[in-house]
Amino acid sequence: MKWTDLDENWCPVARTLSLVGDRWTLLILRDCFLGSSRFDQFVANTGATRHLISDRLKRLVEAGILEKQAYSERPKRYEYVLTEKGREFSPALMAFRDWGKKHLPVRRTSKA
Amino acid sequence: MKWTDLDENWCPVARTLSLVGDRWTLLILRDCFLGSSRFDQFVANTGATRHLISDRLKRLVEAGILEKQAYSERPKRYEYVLTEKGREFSPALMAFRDWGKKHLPVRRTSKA
DNA sequence: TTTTATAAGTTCTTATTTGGAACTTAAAGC
DNA sequence: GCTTTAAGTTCCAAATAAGAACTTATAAAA
Repeated sequence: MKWTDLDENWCPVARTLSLVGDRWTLLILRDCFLGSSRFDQFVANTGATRHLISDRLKRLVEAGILEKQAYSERPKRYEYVLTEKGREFSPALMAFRDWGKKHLPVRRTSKA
Repeated sequence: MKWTDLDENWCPVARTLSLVGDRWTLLILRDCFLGSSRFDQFVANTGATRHLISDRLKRLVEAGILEKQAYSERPKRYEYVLTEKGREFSPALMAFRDWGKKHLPVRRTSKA
C-alpha cells in the first residue's frame, strides 16, 4: 500500500499521518515553533539532507501548513512561516515533547 | 545523518520521533488504542506489509511501549498490549486526531 | 576586477528501506 | 490426509534517502 493512499482514510489520525507522519516533517515543524524559518536553518537544526528539506517544505506549503514569504527582493529569497493551520499543530508537538521528556531522558551530558 | 542518531538529541520531540516518528509506528499505536492487539489485525487495519509490522512491533516492545503477552500456549501465540508508557502516548494521538478532523476533512463518502 | 561569501535549492551516485507476494511452522478441525 | 488459522520470515524489485558537489543570483571584500 502506498503511503499517500492514507489521505482519504476514514481515520483522522491516519489522514494526519499521511501528511506529517514521515521522519523529518515533524522535526521541521518543531523548528518552526522554535523560531526557524529559513532553508539553511532547517538543514542545520534537523540534520536532514538538503534534498529532503526541499521536498518536505514543498509538501508543507502545498498542504497550507507553511507559507512561503519573500524576505528579500534582490536576490529573491524566501522564508517559511507557519499558517494558522500550522500553528494549530502545536498541541501535538507539545504532547510529543512531554512524552519524550518523561519517558526518554537523555543518558549522557547533552551537547547543544 | 542516520535517523536513529536522534535518540540522544537534546530535544525531547526529536527523541520521541526517533522512536515513533516513522510512517507506520503511530498507526500501529492508534490501532492499539482502538483495541487491536494481534499481528494480523495490525496488518489488516494499517495496510502496512507484514514485514513492516513485524519490525515495528519489535521496536515498540524493545522500547517498552508495547508488551508481548502469550494468549495461547499450544500453539504459542502472542499479542501486543500497551504498557503504561504506551498508554501515556494517548494525548499525542488525540492531538493528531483533533487536528486531522479539523483540517483534513474527507472529501468523498468514506467507505468503512 | 577578480575572489569570496551567502542563501536557497538542484543534481548525481550510492546505500538503505519498503512493497508485495510466497513460504514456514505449529496445531486444530473436518 | 487436507484445509484453515495465526504469526511470522524470506525473497526480489521498486522507491526513498544519504552525502557531497554543483548552480544561480547578488553583495561585499581584496
